[in-house]
Amino acid sequence: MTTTSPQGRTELLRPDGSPVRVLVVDDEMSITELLSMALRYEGWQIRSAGDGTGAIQTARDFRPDAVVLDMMLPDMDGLTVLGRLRRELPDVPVLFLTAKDAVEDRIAGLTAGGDDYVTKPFSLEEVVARLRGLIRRSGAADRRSDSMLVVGDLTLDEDSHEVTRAGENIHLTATEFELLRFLMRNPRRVLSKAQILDRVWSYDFGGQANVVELYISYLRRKIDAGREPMIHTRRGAGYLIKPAAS
Amino acid sequence: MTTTSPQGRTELLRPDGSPVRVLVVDDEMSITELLSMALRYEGWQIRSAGDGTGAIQTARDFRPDAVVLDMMLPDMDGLTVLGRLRRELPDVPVLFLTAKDAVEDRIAGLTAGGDDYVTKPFSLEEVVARLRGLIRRSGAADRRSDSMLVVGDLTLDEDSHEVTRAGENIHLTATEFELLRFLMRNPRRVLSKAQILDRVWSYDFGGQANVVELYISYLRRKIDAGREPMIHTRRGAGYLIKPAAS
DNA sequence: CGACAACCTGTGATTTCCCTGAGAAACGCA
DNA sequence: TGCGTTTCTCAGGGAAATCACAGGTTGTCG
Repeated sequence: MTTTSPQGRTELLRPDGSPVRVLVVDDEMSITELLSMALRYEGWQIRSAGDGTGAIQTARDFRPDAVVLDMMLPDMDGLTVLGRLRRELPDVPVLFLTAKDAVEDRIAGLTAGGDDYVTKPFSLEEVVARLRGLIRRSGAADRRSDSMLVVGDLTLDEDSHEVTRAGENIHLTATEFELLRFLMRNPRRVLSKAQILDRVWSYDFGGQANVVELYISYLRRKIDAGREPMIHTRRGAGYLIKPAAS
Repeated sequence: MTTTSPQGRTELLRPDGSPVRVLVVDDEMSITELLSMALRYEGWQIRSAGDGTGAIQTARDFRPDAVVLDMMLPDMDGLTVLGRLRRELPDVPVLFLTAKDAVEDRIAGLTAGGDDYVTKPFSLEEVVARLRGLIRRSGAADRRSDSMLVVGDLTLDEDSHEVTRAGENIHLTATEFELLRFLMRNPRRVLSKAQILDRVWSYDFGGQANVVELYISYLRRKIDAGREPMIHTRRGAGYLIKPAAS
């Protein structure tokens, strides 16, 4: 089921209306904290664990709908954790966290079963989007929730990554896509550059804040080009997206 | 829940009807005093602390609904305080205070969990508005409270920063917006130029007092232009806003 | 009714914020 | 490895916002 909160954000819920439960497993506290905060903000219920043993224990009584699992844990191998998790929760989808340079082929095999993975350092938009996808597809949440975001005549498909304006197909790069998704998931709301940076760029990004301006400019070129603009600047506050006709 | 006080101001309340509780943490006494005064005026219950240790202790038994936290504390790093706070109060939203020049300087990730920040020197109107936003979105206050201020045919949306009069969209600059918000949050009440200056301009503003007159004049041009005026001067006392038809 | 105080507002200087072109570096794929 | 694509830095230009100043207007009170 999806409901729309008073703030206009769409929340994933389980069939019985209770919040989705997610278990986060990582040995770096800063990562579990970051993820917990962000996922709680999605309206989900979060528990975290710092090693494999803790993960299995927590999984046993928390019965999460999804697990975020770092492949590098201090006490046991990622695959071992996965195996034991599967014994407890046969159908729960898992989102793997892996180092950028990790052996990709092993992961590729793992994701065959419907799981997914992101590489560190990740952006929160990416993690949240993939988790939403996993949960949606696993059937833990109501199937009717779909993957289309629509604002005015602008559409974005989270599954196929297809974006159209007025029926016309638009090609976006990965970063442009994530930025637009974030804007479209918060229509008519002013988002500050800091919020955008925190959400769309990876947590270790140390660069200039004006990348946001730059990518807003790219998006405008592709989405608003020659049309009634949908992306608006609120000087001194941030940016927002809204349907052209208003 | 929102109720309207005898003075006509709208207050945020917790679901059980008790006042919202806010913890203020800053090592400069003048700042905690300033904030405490202003936030108490909102009808909230305030406690303050001057360092990280005190903050954790106070948080433990005060159980605030929101925290205002200076990132520069004498005894420990802002992030450390944050981590310990989170252990005590996992879901409490935090409003960070940061120095203007320390900007960008690792505020990263902080707004991702729904938290927010303001830079010093701030205006009280800004702090109050952001705190209200955080509390509203955190669910500590009743979800029915929304982000719209309405006085007569004039509306102001705190999320989208949109202002309309008689359905017509009006563009305001950041300062104009904050001034109007302050007026609209105190309808039918005379606000002195000193009050307005203290509230809408940052606490270190050293300029001429007639900026208030100037910005009132700007607002009138945009809001009252050719219409029944809503902004009124009480000579020798201040200004007030009220619905046109009265 | 005159004088003073309070208030209003036009003008323009300064500052702040935002946009975008150009090119360097990193990445991805054949 | 080499080439096209993507990401990001840097810096200049330009527009918008803020504010000081000063002269004009309105209201108040003796």
